[in-house]
Amino acid sequence: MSVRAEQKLKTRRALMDAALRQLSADRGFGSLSLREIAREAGIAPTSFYRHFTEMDELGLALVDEAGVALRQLMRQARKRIERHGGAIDTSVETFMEYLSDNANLFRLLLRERTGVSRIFRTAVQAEIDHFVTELAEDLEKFADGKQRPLLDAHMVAESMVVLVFHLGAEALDAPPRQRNKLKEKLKVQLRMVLVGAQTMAQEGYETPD
Amino acid sequence: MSVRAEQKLKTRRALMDAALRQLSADRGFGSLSLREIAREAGIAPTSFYRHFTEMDELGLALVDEAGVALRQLMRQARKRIERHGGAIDTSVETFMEYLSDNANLFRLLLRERTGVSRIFRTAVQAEIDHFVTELAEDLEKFADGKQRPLLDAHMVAESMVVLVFHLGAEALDAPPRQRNKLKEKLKVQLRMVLVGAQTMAQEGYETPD
DNA sequence: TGTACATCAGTGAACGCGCGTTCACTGATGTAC
DNA sequence: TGTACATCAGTGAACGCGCGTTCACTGATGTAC
Repeated sequence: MSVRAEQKLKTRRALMDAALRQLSADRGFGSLSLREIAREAGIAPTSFYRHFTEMDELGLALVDEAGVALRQLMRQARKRIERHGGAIDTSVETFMEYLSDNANLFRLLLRERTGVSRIFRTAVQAEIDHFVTELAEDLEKFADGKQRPLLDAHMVAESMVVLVFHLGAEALDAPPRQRNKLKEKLKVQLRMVLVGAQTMAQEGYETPD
Repeated sequence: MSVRAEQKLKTRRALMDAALRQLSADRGFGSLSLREIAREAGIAPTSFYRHFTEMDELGLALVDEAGVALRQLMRQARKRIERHGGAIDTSVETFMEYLSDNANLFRLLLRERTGVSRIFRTAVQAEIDHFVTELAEDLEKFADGKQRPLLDAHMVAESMVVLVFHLGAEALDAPPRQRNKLKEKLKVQLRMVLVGAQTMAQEGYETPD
């Protein structure tokens, strides 16, 4: 890659990092200004346009990164479960690690999922839908393996992801010493959903349609 | 009440209504400007200060109203359940009615729950915590009445509220003809949580602590 | 390898805009006597 | 009931500010020969 192209990538990266750095419990993406990000990245405001046509484009690039991280998370969780079992506990542990390591990326995802910009909501929803679908597949396999049928794996996966993401948001704002409590709460909540779906399948409940 | 005081209340109301009117899928409270709200309410920007010291104060007044509506909702749901039973189905039906009738008030609650302003998050969380606690009490009574013990009613209530609010957000953005589907989905999800908590209580699972 | 030209990331000045907030005011409503 | 004064919701002009965006530019890097 040419020197020029390398430098350009570096600046682009600096812009994305600057934006991420500014995200916090009290700053949403929508409150960041182009000038602020450029300042923070050490370039002139006008140079921003060499990399993105507008702030939203930068935001979508970040959502994309968050999606990549989500998929990494899932792969790692699977690997660990294969080796040590304990599907729910292991998944929750892995999730919380990922959360701590990518706090601001996750903040973006959580915020923009119900945020103000349609484009962002759609992009985030796409990442989450993908996550839900993969989780549903895992749940199916798990049910077959354990011979414990499950009512509507996709719906179970949806509930779980809602609970996981909600708790993730709580954990991000909570002091670290409370995170363990939250983690344990999440494990019980997920188990409730799973056990409920198993019991209902066993009792022959029909999903309405 | 004096003519003057009445007129003042009317203007205050006009400001709050103007703010509510501007809220939508694409406009969060944070994107509203004082000048815009004043314009929309038909007064000079400077008059705004006769009623609120800043926009946040107006926002908190709206959160308060949303809280009142939540408590009304709960009372109505209880009344209906007493008469017709079907706790989950009736609650969901009542919730969806309330949601349609107070769309923008609910939007505010949903948005600001994970929003950018700490003050708002705290205020909304207080309303929701109150809601959760009341629901937990109802679940206890219900469990006693039906002789079906429940694992950790408060945690069950939390899960349910998370699912209900998440689905509420989805429903607000969805075309009305999809709302029925969402409603049915929510009913199944809540039932999963409930059945799971019952099964786990029955099987003697212990909440970690 | 050297030269002449093209590309293009980054720049700094300038613009118009809507914003929140201050200030001294007006005039209708309220109150004291 | 009438009068004189106080209150205070609403006003319009003015302010300084940070914003996004445009423009013509510079000078290092890249390319063709």
